[in-house]
Amino acid sequence: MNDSRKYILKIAFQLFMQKSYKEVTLKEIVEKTKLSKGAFYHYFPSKEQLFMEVIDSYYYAYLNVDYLKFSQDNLKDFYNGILEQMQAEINKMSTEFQVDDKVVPMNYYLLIFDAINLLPGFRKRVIEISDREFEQWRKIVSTARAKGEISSPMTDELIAKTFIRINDGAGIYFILEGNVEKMNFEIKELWDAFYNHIKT
Amino acid sequence: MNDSRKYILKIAFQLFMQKSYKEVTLKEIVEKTKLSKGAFYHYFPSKEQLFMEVIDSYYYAYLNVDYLKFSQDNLKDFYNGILEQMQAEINKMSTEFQVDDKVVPMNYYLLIFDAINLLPGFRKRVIEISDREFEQWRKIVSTARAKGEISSPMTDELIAKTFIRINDGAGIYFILEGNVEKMNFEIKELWDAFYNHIKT
DNA sequence: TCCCATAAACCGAACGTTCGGTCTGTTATT
DNA sequence: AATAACAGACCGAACGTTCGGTTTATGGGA
Repeated sequence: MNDSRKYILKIAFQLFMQKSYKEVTLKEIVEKTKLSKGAFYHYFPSKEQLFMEVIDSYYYAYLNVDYLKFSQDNLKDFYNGILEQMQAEINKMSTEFQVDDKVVPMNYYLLIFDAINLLPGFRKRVIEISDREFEQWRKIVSTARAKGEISSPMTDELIAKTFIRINDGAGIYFILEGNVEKMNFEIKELWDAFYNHIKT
Repeated sequence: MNDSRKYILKIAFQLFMQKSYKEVTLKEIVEKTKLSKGAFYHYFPSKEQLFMEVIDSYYYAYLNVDYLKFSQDNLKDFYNGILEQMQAEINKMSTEFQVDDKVVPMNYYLLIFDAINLLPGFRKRVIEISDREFEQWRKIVSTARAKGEISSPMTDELIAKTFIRINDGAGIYFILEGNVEKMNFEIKELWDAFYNHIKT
């Protein structure tokens, strides 16, 4: 079946988050999947194609958040919704990506950097996703201000960016530290604190 | 002389910020430096040693900020000092690292990721540097509160972290976008805005 | 139930290429 | 003359990929 195919994708995803594209060898993929080179090339035409599919099935699937799922008229509910979803994804990955009691490093920036170098147009898509994220934040901030939930001399845009940059900043820090699980707790702390400053 | 040596280091630094360690080949280094393999191995015993020296002479030199240079009793002066230094470094790199009117990508996170994989103990040093950075922020925030410059329900620690995370978040965003030059402007905007909220 | 045809799943030796690194030789500098 | 600075032919290991072949699973005819 395509169990093997999916398994290759999963292992490859883990490896591409641990080391760069070039550092991940076919030998390693074959060993970790307990398959052979022949079996691998039965499912994928090339290592590069595998990488592209990893990006498609994992990066775009996990990080392409649908913001309409969250509250559209209350800022606090909105960001708590995001926090919940992030926590759910981290939990999912933590249980799924365990090898010998050790959670595999989840450095998705490594994945993104390689994708930018390998896939033409990828950077543009990342920027588009960021723009969409920003637009969603800006909208809910604007709504929250209109409804009297918040009041601040800051523009909507700056408030939105502050939330987003805190998120990304904590993200890259805990990736470097190697403790992605702690990430969400800090983001919540910082978001809550900032929210208290701008709430009416 | 060691002009060639320094030139190799410079070119290598640029390359290691553009692509991962494995993707940067000796062939490319030799071509870009207009030297030969013989010349390269006259100055460096190995590619790995070159990488280590790049880390030493660039990463530790540029990013290991001395916070005592900045104001120790006024928060706003403190962070404006940091902004000035960051701008100076960006300007320096922008003029120095130009090839055919194009500024070479300054993805220092790529450098850090490779260093973590290659150099044992590097992650710990990164964390130590982060901890020192945090401690400096915490101290100046504490002082600013004591002197009545700021007043906020937030703890010193959370205020310090907010400044830092905004910085890092903007950093990684503009690296992904490929516009490191715009970074500082946004950080200043966000820091100023946040500062206005906590200032007395 | 057994056999056989077909295809999917899988294997690993072998290939050409590229890698980091070595070695021998030449030129420039002091 | 001696040494530093460089050049480039050369090496073995490792890389991604190919390919001929084997095993396993499936289904229809007798």
